[in-house]
Amino acid sequence: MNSLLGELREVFSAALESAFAEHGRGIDPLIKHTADPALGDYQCNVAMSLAKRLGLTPREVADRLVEALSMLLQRGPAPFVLQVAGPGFINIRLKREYLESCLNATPPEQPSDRLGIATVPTGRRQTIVVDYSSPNVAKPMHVGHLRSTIIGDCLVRVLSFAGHEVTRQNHIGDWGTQFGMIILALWHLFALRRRGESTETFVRRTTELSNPLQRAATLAQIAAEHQAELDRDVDGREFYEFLRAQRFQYDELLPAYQYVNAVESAAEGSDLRIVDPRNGQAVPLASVSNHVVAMLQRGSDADEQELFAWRTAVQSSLRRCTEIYERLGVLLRDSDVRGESFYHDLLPGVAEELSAALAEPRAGDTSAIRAVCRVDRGALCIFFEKPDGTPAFKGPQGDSLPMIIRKSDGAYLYSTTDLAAALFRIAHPTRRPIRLRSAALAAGLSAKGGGLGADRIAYVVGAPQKLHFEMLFSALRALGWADGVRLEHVMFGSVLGEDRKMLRTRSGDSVLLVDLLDEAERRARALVDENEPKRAEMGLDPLSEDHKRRIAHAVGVGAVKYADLSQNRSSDYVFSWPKMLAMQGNTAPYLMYAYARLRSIARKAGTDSHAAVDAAPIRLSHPAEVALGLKILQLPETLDAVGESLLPHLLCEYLYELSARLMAFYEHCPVLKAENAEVRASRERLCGLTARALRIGLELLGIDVLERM
RNA sequence: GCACCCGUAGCUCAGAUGGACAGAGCAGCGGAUUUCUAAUCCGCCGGUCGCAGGUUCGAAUCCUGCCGGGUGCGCCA
Repeated sequence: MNSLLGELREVFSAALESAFAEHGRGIDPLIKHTADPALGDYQCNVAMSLAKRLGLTPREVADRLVEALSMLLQRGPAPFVLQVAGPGFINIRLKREYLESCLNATPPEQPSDRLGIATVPTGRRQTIVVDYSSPNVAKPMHVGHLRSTIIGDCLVRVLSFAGHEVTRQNHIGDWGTQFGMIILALWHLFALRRRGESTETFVRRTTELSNPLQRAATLAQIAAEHQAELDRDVDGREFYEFLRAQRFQYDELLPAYQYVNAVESAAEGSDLRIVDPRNGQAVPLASVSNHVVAMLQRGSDADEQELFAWRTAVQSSLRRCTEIYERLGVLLRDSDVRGESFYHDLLPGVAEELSAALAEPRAGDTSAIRAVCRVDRGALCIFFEKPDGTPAFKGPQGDSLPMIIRKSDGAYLYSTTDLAAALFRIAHPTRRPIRLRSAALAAGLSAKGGGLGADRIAYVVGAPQKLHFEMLFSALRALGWADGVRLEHVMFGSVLGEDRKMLRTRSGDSVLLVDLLDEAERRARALVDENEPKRAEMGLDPLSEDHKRRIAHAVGVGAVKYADLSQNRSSDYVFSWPKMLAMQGNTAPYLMYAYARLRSIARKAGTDSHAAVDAAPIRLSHPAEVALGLKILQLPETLDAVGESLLPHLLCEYLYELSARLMAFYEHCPVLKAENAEVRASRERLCGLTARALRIGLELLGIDVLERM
């Protein structure tokens, strides 16, 4: 099955060139869907835009184009009927016979069916990196991670289906400040256990710290206790044993983490200190986690237990993420994880490279924004300016806003990590060698295999980070690393509650993904049970308990995913259970139901006649059949558009329209009770093609289809 | 203050790169059930496309200025 739109574009482009020679060469024929089906299926709007340049009226341009088309197509039967209308529109109506022949040409169903949709030609095949999900391993996944995970996964599926080489990258937050906190949390958990107390202590103290009257006393007690516990295990051996034996649950880590958070923010401004027994260094209570990070980043042998604690925390945290991924049915695997820590050793090299390469504007740099790297207020910064010399990014005082590469205390930030990650993704030892001035960076890169060689990178990250990505992309272009690479920030809005504020639980915490999925399945199950009497009334087979569970899972998860994907991603979206689980309208259950109905017909028609059905010629005798057949044939162009724009909702819209046309067909065109065997066979095959289009589309959205519901 | 995103029917949203009278769903009203799964379908009602200018043969879409909502803005990620 080829893209109808793609073929029309080709034919019209050829006609433009033959009608207007060089004036028509390389011009987009501007073919679109026609708003009003009474006018045609597609329309070509190029005549109006070309008229002035050619010194002709739009009607004349259109007439000559139509003439050129008929010359080009005179050898075979014309696939469409053309009509010039209005100021110079060329209306295109595809002939019924043509639609029939396209539908009849689709190959029979196969495993991993694709309705004969071709992959991109080898020459246009790209290596595409999709960076998505990227949870912070210090915290459990919450709704904030939902959109990135779902949207990114859909894009991965669509781009892979198109035939591109897609590499998933789960850029988890496994390094930096909060990691000091999580290690500290583990340590507190260890100390707590040693004292024989429960995590209730954490909760109690967190509460006490929020009370101004109790704060000082509690803090002093915590500091003293902390010091005593630390001195009891100077070499950290006991702590190490605790970790190695995995004597803790991930769920206990959360209250401990919140406790550490509370202690550090409460200790802000106090002069309480903890003395590190290993080196006698006095560390403010408010920045113990920073101290841990500093030791971790230094990576000396003495800090072995911290490193081990870090690995343990990452592992147990990732296990939770993997459980969620499996439940969501997303493609992410542990092998896709390449977190911040992966790039850690490249960071000094990145700083060195930037200092050398961007010391002054690059000669012959044609980038829209120039970048200069220099030290400012002790921090290594990249400053950006427009060609006229004014700052490209401004801070609150109107001064130039830099991207900070290295803090004045020598620590690196996520910008640095993102630059390193981009280099790793773009570079490739043979396909895209990048000349680096820093020997350290070059060595570090080649130690990691030399890079992924991406032609396109999609960062599926929330809209609030837009400024960051603008800076990042500007820096990459200024460095010349991004030459020939398409960089895209696939941004999306926040998930809001019914009150139009960030979705939160009643107690004000962000909603955990586990709880959200539980609720989705619970509600979907309620729908299944509600529907049971009606199924019985209709004489359908009763569903087994196991089957009901599967339906609830597929519908619940599908509804959550679809609600997210069906909306234009750049705007915020309001989370509503009733809406996403509704049967009418643009929802997952509606589409899944349409598929289940088709499967029911197929079962009744007798599955043994599959081969016969696939061979039967399709005749589109009723308008509803024509409309449905056309929509089926528009799947390829829809997938092209999604791959190009990275907008999954275009696919949702397509599937909804396909289902709506199916329902119309269903009303007017009996299949099993068709007037004769030929019509019946034709309709059975049309139904089969619709089911396949629906299943392919839903699977590309990451939604499972059900044979019965 | 500056930058970005958003503003379309009572509600939730489509309308990518400008195209013909602006489309869905929900809610409201009225119909269809001896059913190929009614978890469905059909009809009606409902819009100064935030406002004002401008560009264009043509603007919800592009430009400028306002109004309203959100987000971001040097050493967090």
